[in-house]
This record gives sequence, C-alpha cells and structure tokens, in this order.
Amino acid sequence: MVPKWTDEQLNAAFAALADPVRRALIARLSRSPATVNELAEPFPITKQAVSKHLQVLEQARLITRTRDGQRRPCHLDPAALEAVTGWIDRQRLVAEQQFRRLDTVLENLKEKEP
Amino acid sequence: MVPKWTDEQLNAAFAALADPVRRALIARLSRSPATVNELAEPFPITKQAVSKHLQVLEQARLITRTRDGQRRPCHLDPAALEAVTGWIDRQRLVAEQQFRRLDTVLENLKEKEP
DNA sequence: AACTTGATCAACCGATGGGTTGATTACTCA
DNA sequence: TGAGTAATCAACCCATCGGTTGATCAAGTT
Repeated sequence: MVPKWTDEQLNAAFAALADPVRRALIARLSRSPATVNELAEPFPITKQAVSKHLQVLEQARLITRTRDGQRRPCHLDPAALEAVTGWIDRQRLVAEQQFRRLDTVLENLKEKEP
Repeated sequence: MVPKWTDEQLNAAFAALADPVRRALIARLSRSPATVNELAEPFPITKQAVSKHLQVLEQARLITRTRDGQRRPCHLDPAALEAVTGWIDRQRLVAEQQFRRLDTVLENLKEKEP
C-alpha cells in the first residue's frame, strides 16, 4: 500500500507531470540518476530553470536527491509514479463497471422486448 | 495500442488532472454521465467555472459531450485515462529494469570480492 | 589564499489559469 | 409569441508558472 496520498500531493504530482520538460527529466532519470548539470545539458534553457523544475519534481515526491560532494544527484522514485497511476486506475475501474452494468441492462431489455 | 498521444495531448491530460475540482468531476462521471448543472451542484463555485473546467477536460479528450435537447451531457472516456497511465507505466518499467540491472551488478561484485 | 565549479537564491517579466459578474445564445413549453 | 431554463461567451482580476539575469553559497583544486 502506498504511504497515503493527499489531494495536495496528487495536485502536485499531476501538475509536475503536465510539463514536457519535467516529463523529459523523468524519462532521463528512469534510466539512471543524474546531476543538475547533466540533466540541464540537452535543454535549450538555463540551468536555473532546470533546477526549478527539479524542485517541483522533488516537492511532488516524484524524485529524491542525495548529496555527493558538491553534487546533488537526482533519483527517480518509481513508487510515487505508481501512486499516481493508482488514482487513475480506480476511476477507470468504476467507469468500466458501470459500462458493464449498462450492458446487462440493455441485454435484459432486449430479452423482454424482442 | 493506444491511438497515438502527442506531447501536447499529454500536457493537456496531466494539466487537466492536476486540478482537484476536475478530478472530482471525473470521479463523478466515472459513475454515470451528467449535465453541467448536475455536475456543478455540489461545488461552491459558479456554473460558469464548472463549464470552463469541463471544456478543459473535453480539450484533453478525457470526456466527450453529446446533445440531448438543450442539455449537453458529459461522458467519461476511460480509454483516454488508460493512455495517460500508459506513459507513466513505460517510465516505471524502464526504471525498474535499471534497478534490477544494478542489483545484478552488485551481486557480481559481491561474488568477486567476498 | 585564490580560483573554479555545482547548484541555488532573488528579483523581475510575460503568459496562463481559476475564479467572478453580466450579457447572450439556444432550446422548451405554455 | 413570450417566459423560463441549460449552457456558453466576454471581460476582467489576481495568483501562479516558466523563464531570464545577476548575485551568492559551498565544495574542490592549485
């Protein structure tokens, strides 16, 4: 079971994932941890901007940061991503149950009125 | 396979899900379709604001809207939600593969240096 | 000590987002 | 036709966001 996801944390996580730069950062970090400079290199924006993006991801608990000398490597937290899909999957589950229920209702109607 | 999700559509979908009102609307719609007035009723904001939220969800293709007289009922599109989880799941998959690979590296080191 | 390097802080700017009120469109019904 | 109702449009307000530049901090390097 996931730690306990408040509405605010869901807000933060989804908002964090809404930006293409941040999604790219996550995709990069899914391969291996990396420092701010390494992460910033491929982007046409300043290192400060990337640093801000990483703060957003960290606040959303999608990444964690450790210390290694003057470097501050970022690590992806897959469990947090799983928690996000959890919310979506619950909604889909309910919706699909309703669809199935509607199907059976239509089946019954068909039987009674041929 | 999912229709083909552009970066813009992912932006729109995640941004749409980042708002608690819109998530509540989706949760409501997962149970059954509903009109704007029905959807707006539980919220302490104006009908116009809810209408805007629904436009955001529609633009993100998370809901569709039909016509019934002067009503415009909203329907959830579970397939769209599935597409969103798709992106996340791919990232998690890669990340977890890397973790496993790291584990085997550590295993090998342990064997060589006991 | 002086210098370089990784990263953040601070202040600012333009754009976007969520909300409001007021007017308007479009359908229903008497 | 005219009144009532579902929903949207339009204009505006204020807060937040993504980005910049310039300064600052902290850890290595020589």
